[in-house]
Amino acid sequence: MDKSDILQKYCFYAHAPLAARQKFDRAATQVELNPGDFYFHEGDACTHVALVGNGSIRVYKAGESGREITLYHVRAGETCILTASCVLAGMSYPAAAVAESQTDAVIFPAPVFRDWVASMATVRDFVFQTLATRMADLMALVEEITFNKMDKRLAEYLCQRFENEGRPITVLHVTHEQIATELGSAREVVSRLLKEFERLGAIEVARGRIRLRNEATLRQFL
Amino acid sequence: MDKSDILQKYCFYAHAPLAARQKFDRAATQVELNPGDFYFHEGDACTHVALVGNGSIRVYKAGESGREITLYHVRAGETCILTASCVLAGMSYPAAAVAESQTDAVIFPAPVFRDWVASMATVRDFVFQTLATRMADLMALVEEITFNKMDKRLAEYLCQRFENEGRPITVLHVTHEQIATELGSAREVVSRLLKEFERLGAIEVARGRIRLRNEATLRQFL
DNA sequence: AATAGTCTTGTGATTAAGTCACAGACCTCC
DNA sequence: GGAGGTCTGTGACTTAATCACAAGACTATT
Repeated sequence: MDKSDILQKYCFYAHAPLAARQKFDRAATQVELNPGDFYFHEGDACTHVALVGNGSIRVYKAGESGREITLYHVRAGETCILTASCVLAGMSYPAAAVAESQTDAVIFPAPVFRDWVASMATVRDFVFQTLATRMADLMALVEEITFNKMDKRLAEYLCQRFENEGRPITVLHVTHEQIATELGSAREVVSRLLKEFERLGAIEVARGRIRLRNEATLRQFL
Repeated sequence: MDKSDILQKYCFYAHAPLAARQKFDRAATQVELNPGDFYFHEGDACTHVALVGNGSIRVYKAGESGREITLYHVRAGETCILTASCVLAGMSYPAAAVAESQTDAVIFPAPVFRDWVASMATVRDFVFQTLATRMADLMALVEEITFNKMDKRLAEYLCQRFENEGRPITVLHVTHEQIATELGSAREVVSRLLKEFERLGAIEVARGRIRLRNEATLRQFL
């Protein structure tokens, strides 16, 4: 996957006149991340903006106890808007980001990006759109953490994963630990709840694998 | 407090040439909110952007159980960036906002504001600055909720309130209930912790009032 | 195929938080 | 000085997080 393949996924690029597209191409640097590679650490200065073309990046906060919570994922066609907002406000990253899978992306230097936001309405709209969405997502996350019980949150997570963005699947390859870091909980808590779901016949758990048995039962927790 | 007094608190206005200032003045509508007045409800469509000149607005999420959690406060010289981000992205409010005290503000119609963000670098920078800050605040909030215990969070809250933005005070007028909605906890939990702090000699609690007795003791929880 | 070593899951005990159901205490306003 | 509202206190119970291990499952190696 090369630079323009990646950029092609972004409307402000795809619909831009040729001259503008060439400008983007020239400024873009392609990067490739392997699973586990950090895209940035908390507190890093912000020098680039990234557009993801492929794969997935997990943006998260880590507590001193070793627990973590995922804030959101950046997937194909999305910007890590955190980088954008930091670039535009000149602040350092308030969270960390690691690649979850093999990821292709392009990055732009901060000044170039700032310039485009100033001069191109399409880029600006794209940025505002994503910023507002992430902001709303974060608020929803706060709400979720504060008011919902773990069983409900876990069931929600599982349903979403089984749904797989419209292409339903019945088996997840994920460990209890991974789920815990996703939800900001502890592994033991997740294990016990999964066991409970299994007891009710909703799922079937095995090492590193969860199979959906009865979606309706699972949905009763929502 | 009239329109230009309020606008004067914003750098993009204060440093603007006369012609631009007059343009702002013409587009601005002054609004006044009494304590308890809603500025907007969750789900409301977003038609205006507000700049606060005086007083304070609380932006919060409410759970079905009746519990609430404050996301942030908008005080003098700040924008309710949520309105701005919603205006710019064309979405509805993901939270609710209510005046905590007598509040003076000016509002601009969405299209006018969008236009300014497009045409004036100063306004745009201001918006990005605030958006990025709020975003970082929200992430910090998620971290706080997820990893910190209530006693620490409560102590933090109290210290901040006693500090009073540089002008320290020793008495707070606040109910346990209000603190609970601020922290997203339950009143009973706050009451018990306050009692514990009192037992240790850090504070003295009375109906609707908390007096600081020994800051060092309180700070041991941080 | 036995072994060692890591990764993953299970379990019990303890503490922290949230929930529920009341009981008083305090305050304000007739 | 009652009446009614607003605050706070308390006990019992449930849910989560934490801690300390035990045990199972998979991998690589010999």
